[in-house]
Amino acid sequence: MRLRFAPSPTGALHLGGARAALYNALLARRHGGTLVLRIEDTDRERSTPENVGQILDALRWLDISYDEGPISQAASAPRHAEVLERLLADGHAYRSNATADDVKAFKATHGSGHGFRGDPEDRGAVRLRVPDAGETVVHDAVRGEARFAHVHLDDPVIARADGSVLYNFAVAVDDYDAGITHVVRGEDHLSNTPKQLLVLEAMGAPAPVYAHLPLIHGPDGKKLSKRHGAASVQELRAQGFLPEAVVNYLALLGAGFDPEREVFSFAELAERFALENVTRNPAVFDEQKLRHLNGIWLRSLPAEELARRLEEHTGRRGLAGAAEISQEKIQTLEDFWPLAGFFFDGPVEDAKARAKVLEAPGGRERLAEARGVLAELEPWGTGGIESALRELVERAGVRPRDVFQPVRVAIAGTTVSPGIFESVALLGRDEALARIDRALAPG
RNA sequence: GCCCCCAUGGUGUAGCGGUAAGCACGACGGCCUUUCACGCCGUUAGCGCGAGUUCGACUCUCGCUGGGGGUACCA
Repeated sequence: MRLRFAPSPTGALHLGGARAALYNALLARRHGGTLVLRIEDTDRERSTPENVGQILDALRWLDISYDEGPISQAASAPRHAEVLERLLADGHAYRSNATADDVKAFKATHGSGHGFRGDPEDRGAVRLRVPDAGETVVHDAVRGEARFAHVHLDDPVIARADGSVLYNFAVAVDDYDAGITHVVRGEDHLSNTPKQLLVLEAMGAPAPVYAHLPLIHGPDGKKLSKRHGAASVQELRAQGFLPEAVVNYLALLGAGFDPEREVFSFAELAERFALENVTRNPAVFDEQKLRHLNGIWLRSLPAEELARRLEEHTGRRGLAGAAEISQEKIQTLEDFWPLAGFFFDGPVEDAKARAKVLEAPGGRERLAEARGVLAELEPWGTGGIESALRELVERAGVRPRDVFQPVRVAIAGTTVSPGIFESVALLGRDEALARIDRALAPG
């Protein structure tokens, strides 16, 4: 089994493309196949080294590895010319200067039931000759048969007048040359498949197994795009999602794996993946669900590993302690700084929190008392801090929150933070007392 | 316009002729609790419509409607 994945080199690895890559990788892993990565670069404008680099980087981040490639489509130009000549010579293709308008005019006079058929000319673009009768059937591993009657197909242009080839031609030739046996890609390619099949047939080449995956839509039902905020793997990464969660989510989005579970590693997904289980419905990208899964993966990370990823994500160092006590409170890497940034950057300015907690009746008194016990505490530690503060609660005859919240606001500036005992302990006695003093200071 | 694909709660899915239509996310309510989370409990909401086929349709067929994709000398 030889599979191939050919992302559009636009720079962003779209979620749909990422899922196609993932499914190809799962299949390759499951069946011991080979995954070939090809770069669609007949369009030189898009396939800049930067764009290709970004795609490769996103794939690497997802931990999707390929066995061969990336192979440049443009690199096989001589071979394309050779096949073109042969098709021209044996009458499977012909040259024509017909334009898109000519095709429209043809349809207008012949009716919609007739695909465009041009008259051979000495020069011009190369069109593939579609048989007048019959149909081309796409046998699709996920959706069955899709039949395309030839009378509805226009003779497709397979090469420009300047000799450069077009996608539908290049992809068919390249897949054949690369010995590709399975083509798993997005549904947007389904309608183009008969053209590719016709090229293969004209070449006398066998057809690979096709599988077209449903598209991924935005919340508005439209095709997912930048407008939706997170249309690419790179954006998800920037938003603090874990690659494990993205892989898990993308896999789940298009196929049922096990009704009893929903959290799967790449290896577990590979064990269960089957094209037959891929759904035919287009799916709507649901960031909420992704966040949910991300939270699960995030919490399953060893503390040191989470710290490492947070440091990489934020570009800050020394996050281990804060990471550990924040782990069960954050869903994405991005959630970390708003919650625990105060450890490093000082208390945030939150006038509302101050007013509500510190200026409330008894707020300052409790804080002052807490300062007193913390100053005396020996030794300094989470357990000791907890007993001391709880003892204070007891003594003052107030609710736990009446003591804890003022302390929280004093050290963090806000009413939300990791556990208060852990936070105070992590901050250290000097810094904790300093912050409390600052909060207590008038004005 | 023409061609192709798709259709289970707001979202993702399970279901493959007989079910009280299951699970998950979300939302809502509650418990837990030092905040926020986590965890736990409960509630909410679904088979697009119309004909068939059948003793019996979410499940099969056809039509309609709706959504999506394609229709480039783009990929």
